Amino acid sequence: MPSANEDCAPLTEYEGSCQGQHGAEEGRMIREVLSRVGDKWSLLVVATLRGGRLRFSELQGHIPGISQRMLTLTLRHLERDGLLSRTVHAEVPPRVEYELTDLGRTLMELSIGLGMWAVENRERIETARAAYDSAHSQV
Amino acid sequence: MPSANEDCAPLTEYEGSCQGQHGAEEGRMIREVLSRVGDKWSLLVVATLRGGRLRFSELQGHIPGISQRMLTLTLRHLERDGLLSRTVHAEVPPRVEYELTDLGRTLMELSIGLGMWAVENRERIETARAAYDSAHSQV
DNA sequence: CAGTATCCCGTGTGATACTG
DNA sequence: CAGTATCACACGGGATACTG
Repeated sequence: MPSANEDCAPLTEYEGSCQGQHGAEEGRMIREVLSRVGDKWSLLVVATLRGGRLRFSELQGHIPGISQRMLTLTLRHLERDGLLSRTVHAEVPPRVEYELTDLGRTLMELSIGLGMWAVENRERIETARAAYDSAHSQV
Repeated sequence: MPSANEDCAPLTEYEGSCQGQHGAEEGRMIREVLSRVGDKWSLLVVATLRGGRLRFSELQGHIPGISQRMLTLTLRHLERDGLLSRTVHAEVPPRVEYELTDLGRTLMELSIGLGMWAVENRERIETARAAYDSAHSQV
């Protein structure tokens, strides 16, 4: 059956093939989720928090290359979407801890899955990339 | 086993907790994969191809909002990484078909998972967002 | 039909400096 | 320690026009 898309799983079917109504909406929603989570740091933060709560500086230490600004922004976005909780301890010096919510943990599972996929298939991708490049760099 | 970072899964552990060596490299790799796949359209294209091969115009029809330019670029990138194959049929008018490779199918599974997550948790996210906004929009 | 080629703009990101 | 504030810039991505 090399023809296509007849099973109508209610996910990324874009108008036409099946009921043909909600498709576009779901596509937009998926893009929204990817915008939230598909940025440069979100999944990394979520994955880093999989072991439990961490404070700001610990997160920064565990994610090499992230700037203070981007860590702050990423954490705020994830908090806004209910993916992690932010706890400020009334101390001096201040201590702030971040922890995944239940919702965040479900996403974390997926991000771990993506990460494992990346680890497992890095070589295949690099090989394919090299093959493609050499095939297309014809003089 | 939702305790802390002691299991040392070889994924997003960034130097320190475990062996403490390869962490940064893997973090970079995950970011690379996310850059490849976490852009605005890649996962959507991959998910759209889950039912079998489709031609250029069919893809464009199934993914509302994507421009010709972005579809082309996305397809080229995915092809370069060995996630899909491109077949040009020597006909007039030209017909070009795209199909997931085995590697692409493994990623497709994950993207479907992300999509389902998005569908299932849209409301929770919107609720959390509204709550956060009202709590932070101090009068 | 299936692309390329340009132009252009928004915004995501980094660097740096400052604060409660 | 855990942030804000500001500037500056690259780049992703949309619109449009053209082509084999």
